[in-house]
This record gives sequence, structure tokens and C-alpha cells, in this order.
Amino acid sequence: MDTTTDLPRVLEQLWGIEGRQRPGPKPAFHISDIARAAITLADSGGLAAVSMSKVAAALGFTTMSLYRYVDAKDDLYVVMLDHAFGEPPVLEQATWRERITAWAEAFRDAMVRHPWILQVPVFEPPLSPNQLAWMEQGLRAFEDTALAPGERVSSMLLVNIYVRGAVQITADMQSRSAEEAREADRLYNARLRLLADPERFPAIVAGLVDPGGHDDEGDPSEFIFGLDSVLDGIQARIDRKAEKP
Amino acid sequence: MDTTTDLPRVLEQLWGIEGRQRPGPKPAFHISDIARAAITLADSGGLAAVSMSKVAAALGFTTMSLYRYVDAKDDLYVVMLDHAFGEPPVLEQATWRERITAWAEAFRDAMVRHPWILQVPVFEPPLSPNQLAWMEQGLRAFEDTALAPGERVSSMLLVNIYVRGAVQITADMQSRSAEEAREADRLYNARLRLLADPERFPAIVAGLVDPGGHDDEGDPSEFIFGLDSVLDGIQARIDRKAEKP
DNA sequence: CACACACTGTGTGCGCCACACACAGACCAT
DNA sequence: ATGGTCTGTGTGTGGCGCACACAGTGTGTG
Repeated sequence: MDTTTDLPRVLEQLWGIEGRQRPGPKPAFHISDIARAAITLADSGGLAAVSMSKVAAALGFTTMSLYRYVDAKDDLYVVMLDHAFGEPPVLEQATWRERITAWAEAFRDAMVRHPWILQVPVFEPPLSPNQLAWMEQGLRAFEDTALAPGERVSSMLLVNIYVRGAVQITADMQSRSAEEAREADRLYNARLRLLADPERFPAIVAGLVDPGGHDDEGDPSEFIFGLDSVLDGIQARIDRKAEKP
Repeated sequence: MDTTTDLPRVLEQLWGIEGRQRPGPKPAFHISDIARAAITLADSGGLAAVSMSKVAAALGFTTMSLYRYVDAKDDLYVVMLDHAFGEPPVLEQATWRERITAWAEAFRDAMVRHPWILQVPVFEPPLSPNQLAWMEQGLRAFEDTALAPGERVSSMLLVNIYVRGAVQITADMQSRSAEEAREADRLYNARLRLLADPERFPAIVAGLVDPGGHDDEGDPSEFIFGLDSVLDGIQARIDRKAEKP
């Protein structure tokens, strides 16, 4: 009946579930050491720079020693994500809109700090402590609204999805320097101008090739602008609820 | 001044830019053959099942022959995506809301048909013909609105982001059978119930552990529900524009 | 009409990867 | 003290993306 044992080893470690006192040598380090080493590699070289052997070498251990802490490469990603996000912000603003905005900005900041997060393949919903804590805070932002628990989940996920997507599009796609990112943008525009025939793709030419009103997409206010649209949508749902109880 | 030559070979091929008649043997196949073979592999075994050697073997050629058509593995992904999405739907509905909804549903359907799309790493904005055509149609959905071209781009991207994220959360995360997906869901709930302490994570327990009002997330109406929120947000932006011209 | 040469698919091989497995030593409960 | 379990290590395997040299092919140009 020991239902804890069927948890992946990584989750046991992250949640600090002690595998009780046991014979055998003491572990030489902790998964948080693995997380730090892997994150350092990923921050400077993208997710592709993270391999079991490189992480192990950075720690001064052999490759296979990592498998005592992590069952597979995917579990390494779990540890990295949990460590990279850290603890969520405490939201003490007055309105739900201010709270979820602060949450979204903190979320965005974490992804900008660690662009490789966007490259991590997602296989299942999060179960690690910090990730759950972020979810909890995001849900609590809607505490004083009329939304039902399930609707709060949808709304939180909506914001979550938006931030992820917005960062994906806005920031340099991979972990490039600012200069490289600008060059990539220039090249993209040149190619778009070359390929997008105004007859076949008039809307694209009008919207992307010709800068039009506001020119740049990297504009940080663009993030808030899009977020406000998302929040307006949630607001509409709240309003509708208020009308018909 | 031949600016077309600095295009990646894949884009030249996809756009049908003929490399004029030249000496040498005729190509034995076309990138669309590569796309079909790779997609077949990915549909049945996930993106991890796609390797240069397996695709080549499926075509009856050697691994290295593929590099005559595709400069690198990432370019193979470009071809796969373009082929998997195919041509976008023609939108002839009366209102922008109906049009963008149809567009979003077609987009969702494509991703449900090919779940591996979510696993494809994104390195730069799309430039392939079908992808541009989808963008074009998405932008045209807002044709009769007061939105400026740049705002139409933002709105289209907002919907695009939403669909991607919604499918990511809703559908089985990787390409699993329905039965495996149900089992994964059951396991996730069991683990969540185990880890989410009601004292520390009351909102998560209320929203995810206890089914509450509506129970399932896989519900297809949930997709429309969330999409409507997004569209309400865009509507709010349009309304605001109408008030203050 | 011949031929030069660009272009085709092929074969070999390199370095890297995730991971299996057997092992020697470290440590705690008894 | 000692048995059993857990530690980190060493070696090895199959797969991967891709570089590079190569032989054959067919067309534009002489």
C-alpha cells in the first residue's frame, strides 16, 4: 500500500519525500545540483547544449551517475523547469486583473531569463512543487471573482497559454544574442518580401511587410496589449456570469 | 543579384522555384515524397520516430540522399509542417467571428490529425507556402473590421496561440492511443491528489482534483468556450476602436 | 555530335547521444 | 562484525545527424 513508491524518482526527490534511512553510501550531491548545472549549460548554449554527459562533466561525475537521481532525460527537464521557475510571486494586488497581470509578467520574465524553456518538449501536465505553486497562485488570482473553480482553471490556462505563445513569437526564437536576433529578423523580412506576392498574400504584405502604424513586434508594450485582450475576454465571461446567475 | 539563391534549398523547392534546366541526372523523387514518408512515420510513432535514415529507408534510398533535398533535419520539419497543414480553408462566412472560428477549428483539426506538430521545435516564423497561406486566410478573417493591419496580425496570432495551447493541453500530449491517454489522465489525477496538499494548494484541489461543475477537459465544447473568450477580447478591442476613432 | 562538368545517389566513417548492465566499494540495521 | 543495499564507475551498444569522397548520369555548349 506504499503508494508513494510508484512516483517517478524525480518527483520523490523534488517533493523531498525521504526514502527513509537506508544502508549504502550517502549520495554525493542533490538533484538541485544537477538542475543548476544543466540550467547553466542551457542558458548559454540552448537546450541542445544539455546532455547527460555534459551535465555530469560539469559536476565532476560520470554520465551514468546521474541516472541514480533521474530516471531518464525527460526527467532532467522536469528538474530543470522546476528549478528555473522557482517560487511564484505572491500576489497581493487589489483586483484580479492586477493580480493575474503580475503573475503573467513574472511568468514571462522567467521565460525570457531562460529561453530554452520554450524548447522543452511537454509530455504531461506539471506535477513538480514549484510548477504546482505557480498554478496555485494563478488560480488564486481569480479568488474574488464569480468564476467557478473549473472556469478559473480555464482562465488561468488561457493566460498561461498566451504568455507562452507571446514570448515564443516576440523573443528571439532560440537563445541567440540580441545582434543575431536582429539579423534573423532582417533576413526574415527580406525573405518574406521576396516570397509574399502582394496578389496572393495582400493581408500579409499589409500587416507584416509594411510596418504600418506600429513598427516593431519586440515592443514590450505589445505583450501587455495582447494580454489585455485576453483579460478582456475573461472579463466578458465574468460579466456574463453576473447577469445570469 | 540572384537573391533567390540565398534561400534555403527547402524553400526553393517548396515554392517551386525552378533551378532551371541543368546537366546531371534527374532527381529520383521530390520533397513531397519525403514529406509523405516522414509524416507517415510521425503519425504512427511520434516525432521521435522520424529520423533521416528511417525516412530514407521508407523511400528505398540511402540516408545521405535526403540531404540533396533538405539541408538539415530542421528543414525536414519545415517540409513536414507545410505538407501536414496543406491548404487553408476558404472562409466565406458572414462575420469575422464566424470566419476566424472556422479557421481556428480547421487549425485545431490539423493538429489533432498530426499530434506530432506540437513536438516540432520552432526556430523561426514560417515562410513556407501553405503556412503563409494559412496566415493570409487568418488575417483576411478580420477584413471587414476596423482593426489596423498590425492589430489584425496581433489578433490572428492570438487565436493561433490559443489553438496551439488548447490542443496541447486538451489532446493526449504525445501521440498515444485513446486508451493510453485515459490511463495517463487517471494516473495524473491520482498523483495530483497525492501531492497537492489541500492546505498548500486549495485552489488546485478545488479546480482540478474535485471535478466540480463540468468534469472533463477533453470536452470539445471546452475548446469553443475558451476560443469565445479570446474572441470576446478581440471584440472588446474592436469596440474600443469604434468609440474612439 | 562530342564532351565537359554540374548534379545525382552511394558508401564510409566520425563524433555524439541516451542508456543497459555488471561491478567494487561505502554504509547502516541488526 | 557482517549482510544487504545503495552508491558512483567502466564498458559497451545501437542509434543519431551529418561531413566527405566518389562514381555514374545527362544536358548545355563547343
